[in-house]
Amino acid sequence: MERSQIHRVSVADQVAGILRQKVLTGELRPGTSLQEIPLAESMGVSRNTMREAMRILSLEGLLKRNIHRGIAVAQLSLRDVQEIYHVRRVLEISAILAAKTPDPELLRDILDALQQYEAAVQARDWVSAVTHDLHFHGLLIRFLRNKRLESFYQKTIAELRMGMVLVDQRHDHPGILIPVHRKLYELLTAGRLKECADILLQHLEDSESRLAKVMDNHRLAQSAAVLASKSKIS
Amino acid sequence: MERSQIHRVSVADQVAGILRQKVLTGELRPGTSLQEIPLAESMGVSRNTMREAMRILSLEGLLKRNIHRGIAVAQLSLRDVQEIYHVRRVLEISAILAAKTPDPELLRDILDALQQYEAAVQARDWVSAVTHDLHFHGLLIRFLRNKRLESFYQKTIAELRMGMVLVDQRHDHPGILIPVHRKLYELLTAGRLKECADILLQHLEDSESRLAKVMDNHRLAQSAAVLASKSKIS
DNA sequence: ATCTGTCAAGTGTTGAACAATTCAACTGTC
DNA sequence: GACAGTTGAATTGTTCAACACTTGACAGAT
Repeated sequence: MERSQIHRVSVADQVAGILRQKVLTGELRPGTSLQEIPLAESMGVSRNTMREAMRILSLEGLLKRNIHRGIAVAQLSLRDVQEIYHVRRVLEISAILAAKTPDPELLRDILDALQQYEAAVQARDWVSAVTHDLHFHGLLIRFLRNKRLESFYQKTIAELRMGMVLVDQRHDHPGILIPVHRKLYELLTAGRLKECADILLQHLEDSESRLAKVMDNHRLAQSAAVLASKSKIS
Repeated sequence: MERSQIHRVSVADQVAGILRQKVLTGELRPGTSLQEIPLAESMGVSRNTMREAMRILSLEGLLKRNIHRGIAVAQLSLRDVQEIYHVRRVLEISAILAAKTPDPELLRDILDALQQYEAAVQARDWVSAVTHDLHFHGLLIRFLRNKRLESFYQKTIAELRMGMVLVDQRHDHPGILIPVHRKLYELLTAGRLKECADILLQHLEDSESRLAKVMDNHRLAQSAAVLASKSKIS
């Protein structure tokens, strides 16, 4: 009894979780190189345990390992963003089309996410808005009722989110997207799945091109800054 | 120059590769429990390195880790098989539909796989036939031109294959499936993608139900054997 | 027979050491 | 001054040995 509540987690897994949070929240920015000994000491664990944690995150794609050269927080390229949105299109649209007899509880969760998203936008809390936006989409995947597809999707979204903290959150106005999400929810509950999938496809394509543009601007600004600092040195 | 050829791999990765092979070929059967120290000694590496290798494989889903209770080769349930075939349907059909302007070289690779598959069947080499069958399907995924989807697919297929070595290879006659694959290839090169996807869907569903039936028989035989041995003891 | 305490075996974690590799600074030569 | 080669510090990869903690089985007590 109550066995489900007692779940032991190894220290390595906990460390991986903490590191994962730091990466996803942007506390550790893409490109940052992580050294084993200082990090292990700062978290009060041994070097081996830290290595296991880093191994986990590198297999998740959040860290990138270069043998004998160290581990760094992964950096998304434009190609990566394209791939990730491709994954989103394939999975989310499959999910929508699989929602013929949707679980009412799941529909309620989706509505909750939608409302929290709208509330966050009202409050001009963009970080929270992004969170609930991604949560909304993540819930859609549950229509597939497939743990493998769900965890792959979540892993992929984690990569995307890591890439998004790179850019300034205030660049964009997620409020524009409220009507689209509303529409998606309505079509979904009405069982008009094909139309819903079409709108979702359009939405994802818009979203991708917007992010790509922002990232490109950011990249240009970055390299300009590097050039400026270099010229200042010489 | 020639830097691409020189790829160093850590010992842990190599050990993981060897273990992976042993699992996929069935040398280590599902359910087998693996102990760190004996395994590490048998392969001439330290316990830590072996732990890293096992961590890799458990994150791939090939090993299952129970904290403080050891690691065992994962065992596929019928639910797992259903999930994996679901993944196959989603990805392979998306891939087919994405093959509007197929890369000629890829088409040739697919034809090669098909011919090797047919040759294996002619030679009554079922193991090789399964290999080339899965290779054929794996090549289809390349139409997606998406590394994340490809590696996820390969990881999933690896799980499936592990489940398939469980059952007796001689139960089935893969030769029956030659015409279907031939047809898939023809429709694909003809650009009749929708029809191709339909046949593929049918093929995957047939394949799934066949495997499910075989696994169920196997499961019954297993539990019967267990019962028999128990009654012999008592 | 059920329960409880003990114990061995195995995993989780630590810390220290050594080997291998990279990178940058330093040499000397041209 | 430019360049190739050398040296050495820093970091990662790997090994080893020890201890803590958990589990499962066994034996003895009830």
